[in-house]
Amino acid sequence: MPELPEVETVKRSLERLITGSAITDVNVLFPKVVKSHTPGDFKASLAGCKIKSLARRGKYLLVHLSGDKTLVIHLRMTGRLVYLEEKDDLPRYAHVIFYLEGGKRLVFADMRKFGHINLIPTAQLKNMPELKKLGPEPLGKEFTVQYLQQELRKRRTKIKALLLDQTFVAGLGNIYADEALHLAKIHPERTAQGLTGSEAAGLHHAIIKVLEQGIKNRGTSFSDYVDGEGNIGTNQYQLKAYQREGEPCSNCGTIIERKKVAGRSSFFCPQCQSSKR
DNA sequence: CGATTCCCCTGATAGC
DNA sequence: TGCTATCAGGGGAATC
Repeated sequence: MPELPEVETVKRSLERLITGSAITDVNVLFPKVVKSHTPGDFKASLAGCKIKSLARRGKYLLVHLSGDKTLVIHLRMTGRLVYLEEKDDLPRYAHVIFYLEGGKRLVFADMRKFGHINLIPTAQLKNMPELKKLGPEPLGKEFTVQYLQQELRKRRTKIKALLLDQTFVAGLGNIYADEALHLAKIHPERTAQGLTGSEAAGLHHAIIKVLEQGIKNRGTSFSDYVDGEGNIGTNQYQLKAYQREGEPCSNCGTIIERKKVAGRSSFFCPQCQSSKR
């Protein structure tokens, strides 16, 4: 599933391919994907716009266009945004096709149809509810040990639930939340308030570490994720907990367990990540 | 405030 | 072989 490292990789891979290109036409094959416009209005609003730059906020990919408009794209679980050469076939589950100059295309495809696209005036980005609610970027300077400690103290919820809460910190999903907790040796069901100061500091470090490693490995490709050129990442080979139920922990050899926490499958080492302090 | 459940959607998997 | 029931999961909404 595309989380921060995957969206960042999509962004980086597309950047050099589509920046500067003009959108010549748009074809919306599955209208529900575009939340902000009808297919006709979407096409009319985009025709002639030039792709100025790409950005990312949490798990959102932002495509800044000429005319002070921005495409806000969320891939959710199985969404893909891929660049196609003229000769390339359309991928399965293609829902929106952006035709670019020179016969190139940018395609939004999504098997599960959970992903979505909004086109909004760039000036209104900061007022957009979905973006406005997001917590700090975990790789940004706002996400400090102090911020983490102070937020943990406020919350009675389980730490796993908090890591998945995008208003707390933006960009972690099930994979990197489990990896960060494993690296920090914290059980997913520990309460946020119950963590010690040094555990919070360790978790802060772990979150940054697993995300940076994910980006370095160009994302985790488990089921559907590929970058903007359709290439899979390699971070799935580096995971220590996620999807490793029944396998020995890389630290201590204890068998990794799986349990539903905060409504999501959680993978953890019952030895390293003790539920007690 | 926090916990839980439903919903969206469809491929994979298990059970018959 | 082929059908059907169940599950996974990001995130928002509704409910308790």
